[in-house]
Amino acid sequence: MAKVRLVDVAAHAGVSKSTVSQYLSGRFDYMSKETKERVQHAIAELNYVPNTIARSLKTNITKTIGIIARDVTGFYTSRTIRGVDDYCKSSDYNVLIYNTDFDPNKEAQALNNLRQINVDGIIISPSGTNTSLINHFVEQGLPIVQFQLEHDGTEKNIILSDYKKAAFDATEYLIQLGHRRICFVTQEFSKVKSRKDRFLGYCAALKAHGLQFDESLVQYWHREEGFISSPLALLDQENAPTAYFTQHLAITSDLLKQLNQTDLKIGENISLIGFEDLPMVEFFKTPITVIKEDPYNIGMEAAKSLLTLIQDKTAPAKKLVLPCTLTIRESCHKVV
Amino acid sequence: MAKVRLVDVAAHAGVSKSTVSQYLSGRFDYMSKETKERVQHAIAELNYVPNTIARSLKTNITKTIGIIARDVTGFYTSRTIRGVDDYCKSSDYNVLIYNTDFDPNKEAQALNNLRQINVDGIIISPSGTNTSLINHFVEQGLPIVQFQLEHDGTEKNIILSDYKKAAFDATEYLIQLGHRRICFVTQEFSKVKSRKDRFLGYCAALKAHGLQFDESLVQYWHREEGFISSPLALLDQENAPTAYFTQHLAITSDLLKQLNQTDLKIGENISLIGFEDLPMVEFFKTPITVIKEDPYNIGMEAAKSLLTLIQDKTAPAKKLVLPCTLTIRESCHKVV
DNA sequence: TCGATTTACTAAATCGGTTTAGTTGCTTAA
DNA sequence: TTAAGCAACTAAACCGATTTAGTAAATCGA
Repeated sequence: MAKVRLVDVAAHAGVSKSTVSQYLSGRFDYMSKETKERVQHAIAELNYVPNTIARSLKTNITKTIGIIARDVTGFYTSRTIRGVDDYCKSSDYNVLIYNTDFDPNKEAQALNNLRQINVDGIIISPSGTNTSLINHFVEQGLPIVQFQLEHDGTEKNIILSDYKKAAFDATEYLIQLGHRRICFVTQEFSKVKSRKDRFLGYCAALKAHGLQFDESLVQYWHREEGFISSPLALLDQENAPTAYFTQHLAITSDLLKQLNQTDLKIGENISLIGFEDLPMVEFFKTPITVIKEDPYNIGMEAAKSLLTLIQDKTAPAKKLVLPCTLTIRESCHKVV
Repeated sequence: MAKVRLVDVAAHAGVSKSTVSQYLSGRFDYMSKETKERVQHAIAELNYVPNTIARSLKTNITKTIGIIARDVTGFYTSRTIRGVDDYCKSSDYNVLIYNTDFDPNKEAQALNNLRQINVDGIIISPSGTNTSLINHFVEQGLPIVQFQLEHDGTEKNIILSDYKKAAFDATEYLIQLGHRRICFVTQEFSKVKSRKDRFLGYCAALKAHGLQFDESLVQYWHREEGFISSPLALLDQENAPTAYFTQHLAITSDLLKQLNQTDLKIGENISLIGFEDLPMVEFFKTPITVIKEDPYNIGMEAAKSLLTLIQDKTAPAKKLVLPCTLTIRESCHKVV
C-alpha cells in the first residue's frame, strides 16, 4: 500500500493539486461548496495524511522548536520543559530537547544543530559563553527566548524570576527571626546578572535592617569542585553565622550532606534556607524552607513568548520577571 | 545574505550539483582529489550548511525519533529520556518528547503526530490501550521499541527490568529479617505483565520460605483515586502486617504520607520497602530501602535497540530484561 | 589496435507539497 | 454591445536536496 499523496487526492476528487492544497490550508475563499465536499471525501476515503516535510521545504516552517537546558533530569529543568511542551503542544508545535550539562561546547553544538534542522525557534537557559552565537542567530531572524540565567548583554527576550526580591525576602525573613550573621553561599557571580541580583537582594535586606555586610560571610561553591572552602569552618570562628542561605539546589544539597555529618540540628541550632524547591522535601528529616520559583510557568511563558515571536518576528524584545514565593518549612530557628 | 544552497556551492566550485551531493554523503569512490578539494573549499568559503528538510524529503529519513512517556517531570521518566537522548545525540539523532500523563488519548495523539512528521522511530512506555495502533504502525514498517510496561500481546521490541526477580529479592529480604506478614501494595495488575510479574515474585518468595499467601495482604492503589482502602487499616486487625512492599514511587510516597501521620516509626516498628528509587532519599527522616531500576540505562538500551532497528528493519524482535538492585537503607527493621 | 572497462563526472527526474500567475466562463454596469 | 469584474478553478514554477541513468575520456587486455 503506497503512501497516498496530494496528487492522489486531487485525482480521486477530480480537481487539481492546487485546489486540494487550498483546501488543506483552509483557504475556501473561492471554492464552491461542492468542490469542498468532494475534496473532503477524497481525503477521508483515501485516508490521506499530508507530508509535513514536503510542506516544510516550501514554507520553511517546521512547527518545531528546540529547548536547550542543563539536564532533563533536574527538578527545575524538567518542570520548565514540561511547561514549554504543554504550551507548544497546545499550539501544535513539537519540541526537541538538548541537554548541555552546562558545557559551552554542547551548548554551541545544540544551537548549531537546531539551526541546521530549521527549527522555528529556540528556548535556552544560556551558559553565558555563547552569547555571540545566540545574537548572531537572532540577527539572522531565528527567534530565541532565554530563561533562568541572565547575563550581561543587550536587550533580549528573556523570562526570569525576581531573584533580587526573592533574596531580599529570604534574608529579611531570617533577620526577623533574629539572625544577624547570615552566610550567603553562592557560585561565582560577577558575570551572571541572575546571581548578582540575588546578592544585591541579600545586601539590600541587610542594609534595610541596619546590618553590616561582612565579606567573610560570602562563601563560594563551584559546580565541579564543590565548596571552595567549607562553609562549616566559619562555625568555629568568632562571630559564627547562625544561618546559611544557599543559592542553588545543588548547593543546598551539598551543604545538607555536610551538616548531616555534624551534631548540629537544622532548625534548632543552625538555620538553612535555600533557593529552588526540593523534591520530596516533605519527607526530609527537617523540611527545608526555600524560595520557590515556578519553573513550569516559566516554561509556559517562555513558550508563549517564543511562539508570539515566531508569528511576528518584528515584535520588540520582551523581558518578563515572575515573582517567587517564600515557602516556610522547618529549617529556620529563632535566635534570641 | 540569502541562504547558500547546494547549487551555489556547485557553481562556486565549478562542478555539478551531483558532485557536491556525492561529496556531502562521503561517496568519494570516483572523485578526483582535486575536485574533492575544490568542493571542500567552496563549502568552507560560502559557509554552506545543507538543508536537512530537503534531504529528508528525498531520503525519507529525518534523523529524529520520538519518545512517548508519562511525564518528563518524573524521576524515572526524566532519567529514561536522558538515556535515550544521550544515545541518540551520539548517533546524530534528535529526540522529540511527548508527555501522556497516562492518558490513552494523548498517547494516541502522540503516536499519530509522530508518524505524520515522519520520525524514523518511536520509543514508548505504553499505557496498554493503544496496542493495536502501535502494532499497526509496526506493521507499516515504523520501528517502535517499548519500555517500562509490558502488556500481554505479541512478541515485540521491549526493554524491561527483571521485575519478578526484584520482587522476589525484596520479599526474601524482608522474610530474612523475620517478617511473616508482608503487605503487597499495588495497582490493579491483571492486564499488565510488568505488574503481575512483581506479584509473582512476591508469591514465589513466600512459597520458597514456606509462608502462606494471604489475599488480604494485597492492597490496591489507583492513580487517580489513591488507596482503595487504607493499607494502615490492616494494622488494627489481628495478624497485622509488619512490613509494606509498595510497587511504585507514587504509592510509596502516598503511604509515607499516611505513615507520617501516625506514631509508627518506620524502620523501628514498621517496615517499608519500595519499588523505584526516590530523589533526595538521603535526607529523609528515614531513608527508604528500595528496589532500584536503572532508568538511564533502560533509555540507553531502548535507543540502541531502536537505532539498530532503524538501520535494519528486518531485525528480529528483541526483548531485553535488565537486573534491578536491592538498595538497603534504613526503613526495614528486624522482627523477632 | 580496437572494443571493453573503468574513471570522473553530469543532466534530469524525483521527493510531495505551496504558491503565483493565469485561464475560463459568467455577471455586471455603462 | 462590450469591456470590466469576479468566481472558481488550474498550470507550472519552486523549495533544495538525492539519485539514476548516462556520457566522455582514459585505461586496459589480447
